[in-house]
Amino acid sequence: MPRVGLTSDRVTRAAADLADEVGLDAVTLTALARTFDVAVPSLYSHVRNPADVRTRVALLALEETADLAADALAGVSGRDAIAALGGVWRSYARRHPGRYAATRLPLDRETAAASAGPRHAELTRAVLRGYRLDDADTTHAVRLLGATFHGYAALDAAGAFGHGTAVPTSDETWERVLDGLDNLIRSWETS
Amino acid sequence: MPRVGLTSDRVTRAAADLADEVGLDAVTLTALARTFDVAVPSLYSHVRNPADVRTRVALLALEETADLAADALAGVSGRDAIAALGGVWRSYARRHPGRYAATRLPLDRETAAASAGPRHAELTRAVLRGYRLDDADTTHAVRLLGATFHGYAALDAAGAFGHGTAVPTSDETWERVLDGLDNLIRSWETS
DNA sequence: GAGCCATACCTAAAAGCTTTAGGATAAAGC
DNA sequence: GCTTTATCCTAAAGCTTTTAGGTATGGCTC
Repeated sequence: MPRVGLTSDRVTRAAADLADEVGLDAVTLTALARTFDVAVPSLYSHVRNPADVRTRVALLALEETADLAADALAGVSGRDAIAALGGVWRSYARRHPGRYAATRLPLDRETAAASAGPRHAELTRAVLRGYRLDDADTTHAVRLLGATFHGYAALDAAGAFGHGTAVPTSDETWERVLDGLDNLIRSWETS
Repeated sequence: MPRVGLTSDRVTRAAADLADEVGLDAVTLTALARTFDVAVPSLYSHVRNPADVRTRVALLALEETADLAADALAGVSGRDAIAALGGVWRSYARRHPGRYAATRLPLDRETAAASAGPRHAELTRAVLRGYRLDDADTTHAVRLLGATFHGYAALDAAGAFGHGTAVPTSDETWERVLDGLDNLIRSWETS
């Protein structure tokens, strides 16, 4: 019986793809084993349990979004940078709903510290470098951007904006929100 | 053998309390049956399945928060109204993490329409009545407030703000965010 | 190339959650 | 007091998770 070549990495990737297709909650070890045509217990050599799988998907998604954000932020600043960073989250949440949902799971302290989370915080601080904010206001602004982007993606994903039928559209509101955030943060600038 | 007096309502309330204690994911029918000292299949007369339980908890939580919001908004306007509505969500998310998590679950279209969701939308519109916005901007603002409040509550719950050890504190940022939202929406006012 | 070792993957099995089927009895209505 | 309703039960099957222990594959040493 030939070996399939399972690794933690391949299992994680398969779990992420499966989550995007069928939803994060439907990613069972049974379903995962089926994609590799392998018996369920075989997975236990590579992941600890289903919670571990979800954590690994979260870490993968945080890495991917951090890479996307780093690319998107190259050479832009101010409102353009806010739009670029927000756009990364918004389009990622749409294209990879399962992976995105995983990024919303709480991670324990040391896992979070070893994740791409700190890199995200640094990238968000980079967005704000175009504004003249002191340290405290920079922190406030990092939190405001995080909250707004994630809140928006979550409401969008939940269909709260009407699945394209609402007036005005989600896209229109999105532009308005970006304008608003730009103005808001500019209003905090030291005079 | 005396009857316990199960009803959909009592099961839902027990599920909500259990969710606040042990987390929404840990609300299994088995655990729920244990709280009533009843056999698991007995629950099936009152709820359809575990997903139905979560939906019912979500509907309960939406009702509760709508009631709280209606109270909190009585007689206030402008920045005070934004603070009141945001405060309702923030404190509810802290005091009832399981119920709050349930409000974040996607509901199907007709369930959402029959929920307290529309009442929430109306309450948020009431907050904005203190500002002079046209219809489109009111809709944008409703979405902005929803996104910001829910994003903030989610990040707060996930410990992204450092569990009281961070500088500046979550409370300080919260006030700053309220100021910012007030300014932002005021900047949209028709001149 | 032969033999050895690590480990990838397996079968067996138990435990927990969900779900259906069908039955007994408590409570409500007349 | 009897009938009816539906509440709650036991029995049982199916699925997911998890542990224990075995087999054989593929790489490594010589």
